Order: sequence, then structure tokens, then C-alpha cells
Amino acid sequence: MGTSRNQTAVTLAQVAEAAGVGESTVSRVLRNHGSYSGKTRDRVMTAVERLGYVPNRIAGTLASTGSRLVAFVIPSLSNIVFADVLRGAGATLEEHQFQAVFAVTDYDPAREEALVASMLAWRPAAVMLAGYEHTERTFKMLRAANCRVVEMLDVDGTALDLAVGFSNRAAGRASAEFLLKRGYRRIGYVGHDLDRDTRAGKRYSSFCETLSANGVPLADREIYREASSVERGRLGLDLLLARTPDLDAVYFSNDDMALGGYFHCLALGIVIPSQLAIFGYNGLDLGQVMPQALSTIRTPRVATGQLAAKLIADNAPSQVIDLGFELIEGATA
Amino acid sequence: MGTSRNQTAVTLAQVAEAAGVGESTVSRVLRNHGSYSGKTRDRVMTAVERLGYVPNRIAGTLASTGSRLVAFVIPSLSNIVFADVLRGAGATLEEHQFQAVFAVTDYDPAREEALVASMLAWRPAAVMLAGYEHTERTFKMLRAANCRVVEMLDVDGTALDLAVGFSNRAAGRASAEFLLKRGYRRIGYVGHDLDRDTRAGKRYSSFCETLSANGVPLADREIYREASSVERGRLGLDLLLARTPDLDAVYFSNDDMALGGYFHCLALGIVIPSQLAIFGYNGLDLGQVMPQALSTIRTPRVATGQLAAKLIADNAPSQVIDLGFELIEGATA
DNA sequence: CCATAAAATGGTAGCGCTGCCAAAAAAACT
DNA sequence: AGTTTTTTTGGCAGCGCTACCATTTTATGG
Repeated sequence: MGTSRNQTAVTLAQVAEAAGVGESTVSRVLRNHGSYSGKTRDRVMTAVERLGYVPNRIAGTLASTGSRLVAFVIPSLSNIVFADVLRGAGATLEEHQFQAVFAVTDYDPAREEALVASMLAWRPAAVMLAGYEHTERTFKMLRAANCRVVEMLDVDGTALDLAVGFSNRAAGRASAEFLLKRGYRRIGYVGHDLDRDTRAGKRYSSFCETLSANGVPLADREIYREASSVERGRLGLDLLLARTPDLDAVYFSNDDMALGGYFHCLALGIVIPSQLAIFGYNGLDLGQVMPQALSTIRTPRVATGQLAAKLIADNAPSQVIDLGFELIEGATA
Repeated sequence: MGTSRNQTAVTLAQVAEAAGVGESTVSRVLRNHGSYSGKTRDRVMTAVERLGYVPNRIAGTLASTGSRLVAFVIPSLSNIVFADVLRGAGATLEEHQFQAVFAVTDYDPAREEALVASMLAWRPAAVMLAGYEHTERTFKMLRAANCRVVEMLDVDGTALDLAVGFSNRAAGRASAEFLLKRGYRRIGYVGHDLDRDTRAGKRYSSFCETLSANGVPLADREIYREASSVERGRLGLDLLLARTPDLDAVYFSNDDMALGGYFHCLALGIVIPSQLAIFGYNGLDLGQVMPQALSTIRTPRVATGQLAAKLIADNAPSQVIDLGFELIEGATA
């Protein structure tokens, strides 16, 4: 044992005693709730300072009705998307004295289910999830729980309570329409695990449908059953081109994958976009710093987090908010 | 209000009543602690299932002595470094039934202080921080608190309790020695806010000292007072080269910045490494997928998180663990 | 079959705080 | 000075659970 553990922490009762006032008075002063005189406040604060009192929020939450915890159950932390959402939510939650708790599902619905159960044990004020796809038991728990639910980053489906995001289907369609408009006709796809990342799956199917509807079916595709990464993007494009060399454009499941594809082209001297066009998804800053700005779709990730937090703070009524997205006509497609 | 809120949740007492056993029996069964018969367990579990009981961990934590919360107070979520650390810690903590809570400081010591105070109110089992540099009051609170403290990602200094990481000074030195060994003599630096990111500051000063000690002082530098980013790296190199065109190598504060520099060279046709060498820090996967693998230092970020969590789970005695790092002799320097 | 050990169970006092209510003190009117 | 109103204050019952102890039940042994 390194430092001084196992000492019993200072309690509110001790502060009350030291200040010569009642417990409820200390509680009122500390929460600035109810009325108390100036001299009482001073005495309490002096005692707090002197004893180094730190209120015990565990006890506070148990005693009062509502908790100030917000539970995030997100697919991944490596994916900058969720980091952005958390960042957006962070500031707003803090302002309203909420505390964020989180857990990572690795895109696994079963793990999500287990983690939601575990989170609900903390009686959070809200549970924030990614997307609409959850297990039956997850839905059941969430409905039974006495808390708000925000499903983020998607609006294609039926929300449980609140939802903030944008349409992945519309994004897939917009991407396809853009490539068609630019005249590409031999279009391929390089993606990652679609079963687990259902939002990427929605983009993909909508992308394909749009192509087909325009008489230009998807020429080929290369899909990894793993998480997305720059490396996977590069390998994926390599395999795809080996099989179907005459492609004139490739749609990637996201910007990371697209960057990998871009690197592959650079390494092999494939000229972009004349020999091969590249299109991504997310609109990361990184893509816009490339020698040729990446053509992609910019999604309001930080705004999603901010709004989600705001809705919880304001105890807004159930609703679905579509924040939209922006297509960036970069230089790679 | 969308869903069914404000219903009172099922309590342990209700489960006990429904199962026809005492409260303590239910508690024992649920925690698999103490002894109980098979038929009792079945009756309890049936009641739990039927009522949809979810244990209230707030109450549980208050009643028992030690909490199972681990508080992470980290500088940033956008920086993949911390995401990696959290990812590493996540699995281990979960195994041991710990729950992670986190807050982001944006590299601001004052915010760190406020957040540590706020975190301590949850009476966590441990507080995980980045580095050794904290405000006086932060140190004081941490010492007074009845919890473990892990300072991560640095070992150059005096630890409060536990520390897991690697030496940023040694990394700076190794980078300088590598560039010198390769024969570079006109070496520049492109970095970000060194006052706030003290670990980057340590690398920088150690890098400079090593150069000087070898009679090759730093030729020039370009330092932004903001967070690191690919874009800043690109702009930084642009400015640096405009001022000092004869540089033959540039040391970047991290891989993101270096990637920006790489993009800048690609865009301007600067040949790497013959015209200009580039060296980064972190060893992100991304850097190794570039057409030319980035020369950099790979840091054990995930391992840092894992070990930090393990030490907490095992209630290990105070100690400092240096996980070391690996210099990647890529193709850019 | 009784003594003794072991296993299973229930009762209940808190954990530290908040919310409610009643009481006391101060202020504002007659 | 005597009321009435308003502001401050303290007491105390929980919040839902766990830890401890006492008690009952079951198993073991001679």
C-alpha cells in the first residue's frame, strides 16, 4: 500500500459538528439549495476547508431521487467518430453537473446487452447508445428502466425515446449519386464488418441500391470481417484491383479505409482521380489535409454529442433529430 | 416524456418477499458470496427474472466499504493515445468488475484539478491520470483521498503511488541519436503546445539536449500553441521550411504531426528521405501503412492501460513500471 | 440416538446523504 | 408590546444495499 488508504473519509456529520450547525444546514449550504444566513455559510465553508471535506456523491445520489450519471455504451474508442461524440457531449454534460460513465461494446450486440445491464445498475439519468440495432433483451431492459435513452448517429429506424444523428441511407445514396454524376461507371466498394457496424451496412446497401437503380450495378467489392483501419483499406483496395483492375472509382466504408486506399495508389503510382477515384465517409480533418483533399461526406459528430447531451439536460420530450450531413467534393473523385 | 419513467424500480426487498426468503439471502445469491442451497438459488433467480430486478449499485457501493469505480482523468479523447490506454484498461477492468468513469481535461491543469475533485466525490477505487505534472491542490487532494492513484504514460519524475509508462526523455534522446547516426546535421522540429502537453515537452528538451551534446544544435523549430493535428503538422513544416530551407531532417512532436509533414512533402514533391527526413512519435498503425513507413517510436499504449488496470485489480504496492518503447527504423529517415 | 461441526438463513444496524417537517429566530406589521 | 409573516435551522426517517451476528437447519461422527 503506497499512500494513506483506509483512513475513513470526512463525513458531512463531522463538518456539521465542527461548524456547530445541523447536518441539513451543511447540506443546504453545500448545494446552495434552500436558505441560510451569510455567517452560517462562512462557518460551514471554513469547516469544509479545514477538514478537507469532499461530499460523497454515492450517498447523495442514493438519498435523492435522480442520479446525475449518463452512461455511454459505445462500439469503439479507436474510431474517432465516437471520441468526437463523447467530446461533444462532455462539455454540455459537465455544465449541467452530469458525470459520464462509459463502456465499449466492440460492435458486439451481446456485449452491448451485458454492458447496458451493468450500466443500468448505476441508475443513470440516461443511456446513450449508437444506432437503433439492439438485442431484444436490450430493448426490454431499456424500456423497463426508469431513464432516458438516446440513440445516436442514425435516424433510419424507430427510436426508443430520443435519437440524434443523420441518415446513413441518405449518405450512401448521396455518395452513389455523386459518383454517377461525375461519370464513373465501374464502381467498387471496400469495407469492413457490415454485420456489426450496422450503420456502415446501411450506407453500403443504400449505395448499391442507388447504383442499381441507375443501371450501374456495383462492379466488385472487398469486405473485411474486422474493424476498419487504414491498413485494411490499403489491403482491401489491393485485393479489389487485383480481381477487377478496370474499376474507375472505389467507395470506402469510411475515411480511414479511404486513406489506406489513397496510400496504396500513391505507392503504386495510380493517378487519382483520373485512373481511380476514391470516396470516403466521415469527413475527418485528416482527409482534408491530404495532398488531394478526400472526397467524402462530413458528418456532424461533435454536434450529435452536444445535442444528445443537451436533450438530456433539458429533459426534452421524445423525438428524432436529423442533423444532416455535408458532401465534400474533394479532389479524389 | 417518451418512455415509462418515474416508475419505482424493483428492490432487493421485493425480490426477497417474492422468493419467500430473507434479504441477506438474496444478496448472497446475487453476489455468489457466502453459502446458500441450490433450491434457494433457483427460487431467488426465478423471482429476479420474473420481477426484472436490476441490483442498485449505488446502494451497494454505499453499503459496502470499497467502490468498484475507476476514474480516468485524461487530457484528450481525440488523441488516439488516450483512446488506446482506455481500450487497454477497459477489458481488464471489466474482468474484475470495475466500472470506468472518465473526464477530459483538454491538457489544462486547472481543469484537471476541478475534475479530480469532482471524481473523488464518487469515492473511486482508483484515479488514473496522465503524467506527473499536476497542481499543488491536485496532489493534496489525491494524497488525502482514500484511493489508489496511477500516473500513466510517463516515468520521468516522482510518482504519487503507482506509475506505468515509458520515458519520454529517453524517447527524445533515442530519436536524436538515431537522426545523428543516420548522418543528418540540419535538424528542425515541428511541435504543438509544449506547456500543456508536458510529455511532448520532455521529449523535445531531451531531443535538443542530445543534439547539442553532439555538437549539432537544433537548426530551427516551429511550435504551435495548440493541440496537435495532421493539419498543424503540415502547416508547421511549411513555415519551418520557408524560414530554413536547408534542413535535412525534421523531428515532429508525434505521428499525426509527422503525417501532416509527409503530406506537405508529397504535395510539394519534396523527396523523402533524401531531400528531407521525417521522424515522428507514437508508432501509430497509420504511419506504417504510408507508402514509406514512418520512422518513429512505438509506445506501448494499450499495454500501459492494461497494466495500470491490472495493478489496481491486484491492489499492487506502490511502484513505477517502465514499459519501454521501440524505435521503428522506417523509410522516412 | 445424541453431541458436534458445518451449512444455510434471517434480522438488523448502519453506509452518508437528502427531503420533509416542525421548531426557533429574525423581520415586518399593527 | 403583541402578532403575523418570513427566514433559518435542526431532527430524523429513509434511499437500497451489505456486513455482521444470531439462529436454525442439515450433515457428520461416535
